[in-house]
Order: sequence, then C-alpha cells, then structure tokens
Amino acid sequence: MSEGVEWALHSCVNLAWVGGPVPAARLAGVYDLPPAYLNKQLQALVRAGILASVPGPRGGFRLERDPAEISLLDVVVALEGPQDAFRCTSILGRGPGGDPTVDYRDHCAISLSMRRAELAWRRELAARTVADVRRDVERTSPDAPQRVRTALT
Amino acid sequence: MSEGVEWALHSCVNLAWVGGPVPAARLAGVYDLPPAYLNKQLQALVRAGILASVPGPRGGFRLERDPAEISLLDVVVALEGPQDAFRCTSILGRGPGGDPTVDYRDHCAISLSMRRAELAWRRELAARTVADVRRDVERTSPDAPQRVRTALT
DNA sequence: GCAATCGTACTCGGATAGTTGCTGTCCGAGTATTTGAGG
DNA sequence: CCTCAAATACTCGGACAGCAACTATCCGAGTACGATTGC
Repeated sequence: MSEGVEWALHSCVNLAWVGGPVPAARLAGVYDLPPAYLNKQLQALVRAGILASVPGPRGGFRLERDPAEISLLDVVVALEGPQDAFRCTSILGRGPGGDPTVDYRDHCAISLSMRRAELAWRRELAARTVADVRRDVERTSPDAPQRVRTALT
Repeated sequence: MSEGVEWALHSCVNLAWVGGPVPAARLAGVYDLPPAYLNKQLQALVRAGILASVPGPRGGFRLERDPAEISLLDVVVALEGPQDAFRCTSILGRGPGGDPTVDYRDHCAISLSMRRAELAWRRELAARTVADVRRDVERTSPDAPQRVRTALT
C-alpha cells in the first residue's frame, strides 16, 4: 500500500482541528514531508470529494464533508483505487473444463474466499471515521489539537 | 498484491488432489502460466514449509503438510511477507510534541485502526484452509478433481 | 480622500524524471533412471 | 543371469534482464491581496 495513505490520514485528522483552508506546504511541514508529493495525494482526495481546494493566497485544502462522514475506507479508496488487493484473473478459464469467456470472480472458490477476507477489511475501515480518530487522539493526548493548530497557523 | 498468490493457491489445491510430486512445468501447463516464474513462487512456499521439493527425474513439488493445516494466510504470508500492507512510519515522532525515538505503531490511533482492519483480514484468511477450498470445489463441480489429475499426469 | 487599476505574491494543478519492487527468463547443481559392459 | 558403473535426462535453485508503479520534483494557470495612480 502506498505510503501516501498514512500522510493523507494524518492530514485529514489535522484538518479536522482547524477551520479554514491550509496550504499543502504547511501540512507537510508538520511532519517534514515532501510538500509537492503530499499535494499530489491531497489532489486525489479532492477528486474523491473528501477535501476541497481553494487556490490563491489564503487558500489551501479544507475538509469538504463532516469528519463523521469521512471513513478511513474513503481515504484509502481515494488513493489506492476501488479494486481489491487480490485480483482474480480467472485462470480457471484456461484450465481443463474451463470456459475462457466466463468471469470466474463470482464462481472460483479461491476468489470468493479472498473477497470475503477483503470484505471484512473494508467493513472495519468503513466503520471508522476521521471523527472517531480525532476523538481518540483528544482523549489520549488532550493538548495535541492545540499543538497542531499552532503548527498549522 | 502479487499475482503469483493466485497461481500458488490454485496450485496448492491442485496438489491436494494428487499424491506424488508434480513438476512446476506441469503445474504451469494447466493454466498456461510461465513455468519458470511459477517455479519461483513455489520455491517460496518450500522455504515456508508449505511444500516440499524433490529434485531429479520423477521429482517436483508436493504438499509438505496436511491440506487442513495449510491456511490461505500461510500461502499469502509465504509470498508477500509478514509485514502489513499499511506501514506506519511513525511520522508523529517528527511532529509537534513527538518523540523521534518512540515507535508509534502501538500508540498512533491511525496505526491502530489500520491494524485492526488488517487483523480482521488475516483472521478470515487464517480460518480458511486448502482443505476447505478443495471440499467446496468438489461440491460445486464433482468432476474437477479427475480433470485436474488427468492434466497433471 | 477615494476609487479604480495595475502589479505582485501565493496557491493549486498537471506534466516531468528517478527508484523500488514485481514480472519474466535463463542457465547451472544435483539426482534418479537407464544403459552398457564385465564377471 | 546378475552386478556395478558410467552416461543421460530431468528437476529444482538461484542469478540475470524488462517493465510498471510508487516516489519525488518542477513549472505554469489562476486568484486574492496590496500598492499605485488618477480623479
């Protein structure tokens, strides 16, 4: 999985602590990340409708939706794409008694088992939102929000 | 995820239908796969203790353990490695109020959420064995074992 | 003094190289079989 | 006919290219702010 997922998730939580738009360069400065590359990841989140971008001075990125409506799965899918990690290429169609024209993703027992596992993974990620993470962090270290706001201002 | 995982899983199920060792070239011929590359994947399964290799004429690969003792997770881990797909690089340690010497994999709320999801994925894969898949296939298409044995002999 | 206009600085956005890991291939080490000769 | 040994063919195993994707960077389009000039 791309390393940008980690950066994007932390940036979303940080953005949930400030109101207005924050430039990508400042978001990157918090963790000493490559500014232009983080910008690229945030662009993908904009295309997915998670963030909104504001050009020009006083511009930057801000959350487009309520943090409680942004699941971790949304962020992962925005960056990694909707396809599963395990890709069934229907090799059964090239085997004995197989039909090359059939899509075996819904028939192959192996494909179904792998899909069931990925479904469990997606279910866990879909059940956890940016708001949940923010709440957990605020409970663990109550002074984190203020520190982040200071670093982002 | 590597495409070789699919090949390895199908090959393990096929090996569960025959007794003796089968050369990699013949296993690859069933689905028209690159023989040498499949050989590479099977070598990894040997290193993991899932398969056993027999050199020389009449040699090949055979299952080292009972099919009921080989989970899908075992095969995936043997090929992809034990590390998680989401890798926490502890960027919190480079942020405000962070300690660069601390490993945040057990403290960062984001890392914990991602790990919980991967744990659910691993649990599903660990609960499903090669024997389970073989049984499912035999129920769906009872003549598959004979077809595979013919293709492998 | 006030307003309109021009210039400037700052931001995102997409286009452009570098690097790692997956994909595919090839040849050598080792072994069981086969073949031949010798007893 | 039986035994032994050498040749042979077949297998795995690791070392060697090719390619796609991730990583990283740079420059241009567009915008808001501020300075400047004219009224």
